[in-house]
Amino acid sequence: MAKAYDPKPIEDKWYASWMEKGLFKARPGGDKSSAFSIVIPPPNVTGSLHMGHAFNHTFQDILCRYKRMRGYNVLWLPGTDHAGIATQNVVERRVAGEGKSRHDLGRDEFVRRVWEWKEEFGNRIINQMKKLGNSCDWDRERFTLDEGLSRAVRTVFVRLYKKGLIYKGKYIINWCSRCHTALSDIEVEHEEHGGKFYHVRYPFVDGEGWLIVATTRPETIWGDVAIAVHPRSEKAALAGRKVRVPLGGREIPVIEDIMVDPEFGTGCVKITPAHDSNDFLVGQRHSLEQVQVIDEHGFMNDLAPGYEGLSIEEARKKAEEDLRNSGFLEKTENMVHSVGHCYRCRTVVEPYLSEQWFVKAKPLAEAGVRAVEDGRIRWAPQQWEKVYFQWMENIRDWCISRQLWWGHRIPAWTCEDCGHITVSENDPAACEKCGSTKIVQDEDVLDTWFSSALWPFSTLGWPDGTEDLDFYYPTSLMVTGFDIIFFWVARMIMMGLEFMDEVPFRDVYIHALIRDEKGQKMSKSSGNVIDPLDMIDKYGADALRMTLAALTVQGRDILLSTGKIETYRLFMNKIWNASRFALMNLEDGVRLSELPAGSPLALHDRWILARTKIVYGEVSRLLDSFGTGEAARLLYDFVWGDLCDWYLELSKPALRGDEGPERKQATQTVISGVFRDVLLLLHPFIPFVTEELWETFGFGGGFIEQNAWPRWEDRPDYPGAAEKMEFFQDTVRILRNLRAESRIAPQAFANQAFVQTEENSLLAEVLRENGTIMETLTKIRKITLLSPKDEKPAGSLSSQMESGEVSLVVGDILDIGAEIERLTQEMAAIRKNIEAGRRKLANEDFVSRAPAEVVEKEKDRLAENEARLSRIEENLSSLRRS
RNA sequence: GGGCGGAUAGUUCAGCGGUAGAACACCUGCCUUACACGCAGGGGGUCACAGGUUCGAACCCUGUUUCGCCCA
Repeated sequence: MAKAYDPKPIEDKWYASWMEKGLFKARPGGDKSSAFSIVIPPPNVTGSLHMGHAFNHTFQDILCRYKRMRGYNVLWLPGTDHAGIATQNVVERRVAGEGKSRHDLGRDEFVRRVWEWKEEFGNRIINQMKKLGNSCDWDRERFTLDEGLSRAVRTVFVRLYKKGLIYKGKYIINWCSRCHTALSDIEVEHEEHGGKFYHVRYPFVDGEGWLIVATTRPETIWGDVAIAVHPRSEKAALAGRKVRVPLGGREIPVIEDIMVDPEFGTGCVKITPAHDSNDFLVGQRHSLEQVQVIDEHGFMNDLAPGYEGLSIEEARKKAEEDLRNSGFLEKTENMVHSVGHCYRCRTVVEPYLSEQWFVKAKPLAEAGVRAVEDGRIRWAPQQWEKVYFQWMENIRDWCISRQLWWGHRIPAWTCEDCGHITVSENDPAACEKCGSTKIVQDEDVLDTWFSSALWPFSTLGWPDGTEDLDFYYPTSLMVTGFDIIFFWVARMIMMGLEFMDEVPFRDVYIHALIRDEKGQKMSKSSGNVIDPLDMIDKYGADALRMTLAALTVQGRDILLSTGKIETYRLFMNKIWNASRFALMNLEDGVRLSELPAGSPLALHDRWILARTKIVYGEVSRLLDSFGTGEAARLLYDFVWGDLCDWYLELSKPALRGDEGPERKQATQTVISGVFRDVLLLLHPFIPFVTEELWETFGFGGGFIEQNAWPRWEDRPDYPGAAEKMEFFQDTVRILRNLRAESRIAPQAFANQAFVQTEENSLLAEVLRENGTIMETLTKIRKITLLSPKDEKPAGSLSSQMESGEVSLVVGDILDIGAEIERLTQEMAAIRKNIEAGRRKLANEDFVSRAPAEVVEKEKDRLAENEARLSRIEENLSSLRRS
């Protein structure tokens, strides 16, 4: 076995082996209550694994592996989504490299090229998931454009359309002129931008003077069709009059509408229904014309004479100049306002009037709200359900058509003869109304998120009835970040309820975001990305997984740095070396047999066995409630602290044979059992190194995951072991501290030490039973137990512990002055505690109202401290005498 | 404007009603045959501020300050 842990030769080997043996293959069957299923939130097929994925997947993998060991029938279904805009952008850039546009290629050829790209590069993220160790059932890998999933999309579209929940209409939507497509509301990200507020004069047609309108977008003045004022403001008097648009000179009315905030700006709002979503609604209420002056590419059209072909920025500049030159510009002021950007390309999004398809979301959302209200779906942490409710209760219709070529083409055919729209699951040959064969399919495709909304059931075979669907739906859990609650979780819930008549998952676990060590979001542009693949390469997947697991805290973002990964990389080395030590000392091979009755167990043996049982209970409880972070931290402390720092050190004399053959064998048995347990406990977190060690130990039973999580509840408790061990550890620590204080060289043996305590105390018992090993651990030749009445030898340093006094004999080298100083300081601290205790116990209210055990504890503590104080005082006076 | 979350050791964070914890960093020693990727010992905190509830508050409540997200 290598002296240091190296993940390189281990990880790929084991993953290949797991795959070969079909370890993660789900086999539906048996009792449905034993099913545990997760569909992976499908990452974007163009993407590569980033730290957010790594975190998300580690969480799911820990739970899946744990559940398998607990005997669940586990399915973790992987896959990717086709990411319409992102993928199309990637391939368009490649085509542009050949000096062509997608239009040069034509739709069919372009789509063929995208598939080609997908075949070549789409597996990248899948392979990266495997590097991380994801225990997915890869035979069930799905892609949102698969044949089956596409059929699901069509079925859903048709049913919703027939139900009146999908409609087509001309509305104002968010338009990205770069991606050249409509976006839904949540695909627009708002950012505060500095801009100008232009105060513009609109002269009255029927008299002198003008009113003033403030706008941030003077170029849209060309599209103005009215000026609105609030009906209950002083400006209401203007209603009914007419003003002249300062660009173009059209006459428009002043109207009343409650949308106007009379406190904001000038109290007069220009209404441009074709270029602002609020204005659009006002326009509808007042049956106003929709004058569109900006085209789909973001350029001014011929309804703005003299501006044709100008970009929005150019038009804004020219409008400002023109207004100023013609005296219509009252003034400009700087202001900050929120501007929408495309979430894929950051281009400023334009409100744009166009014909699009929408999902009528309200009825679907109502069912989704009820499912959470009545507990069919639980959110963890629960506070996120508020965010969900808020969004669902104010839901707006979902624009689902995208002016792209890559995606599910909308299954709607318009008849050129009668204009009727035929919506059908199968491509129709003729118009369903007039029978004409002159029908044309809609050019648009559906929003990618439309297909991801079906993911929890489309991936299991729906619309067909399948065994997978019967057995694994509803899935058990959805794990995702809060940034995706609306994109995925809410829509999956709506679609699941509508089409399966059942929630898509029982639990939703929302985790935090990974940030860099300064708390900044990781992004390519800020150059602070920590690439999980680099980290796996450098530290191993286990180290990365353990880091991500251990840093998980509910409700707090995770600040990641390579330093933190290094820390957990060291933990891998620790486990490795601890195992190496164990293996070196199990030369007779492994002893898996139960501990023979009557085996001579030392205190530390009973203690580590009791601790292991407790750890099993805690880790199980935590993982059952998604507490991967706490479980990982607990295991870290248990392995490094309890097992390595204490147990293994204490086992050495017995393993050397110092305590006789029976003790040696008993210790070997305990060690092999504890390591078996530790590997099982750690396996969900760090599968590779534990698998390797499992094999090296030769624990058998196939792969580690094929071994059941033990029935720890049935194991003995070893009552009292924990308490005694604590006395033992305290005494050791005090003796080591006294050694350090008196500057005894670490390798030198001290001659003797005394522990004074009542003969019947627990401490005395611990000493009597474990004196020898304590001598070994502290490098003291003789530790003698004395009663408090016994005379203590001169020339010793002493320190107080809970139920006694510990003295280290140092003889002549004792620095009396320093010792007096040390004791005086200790005394001051104890006095403070005594005062606090007395004050507490003198308080009638405390004694009468606090629980009896708390009062009792306080009394004990006080007595303890008083005894300590008097012992120190004695020590001091004897020192002063000498 | 509405909502949510954070503020605890130099740093990153646990703890969430009964005498403040870890990791990293720091200081002192040690290559003690599992591990120097290590071991032992140590210093370091009016738990943001102000009120309140309670016998008792880092923890519960109210307000303030401040940082960060989300929605409008």
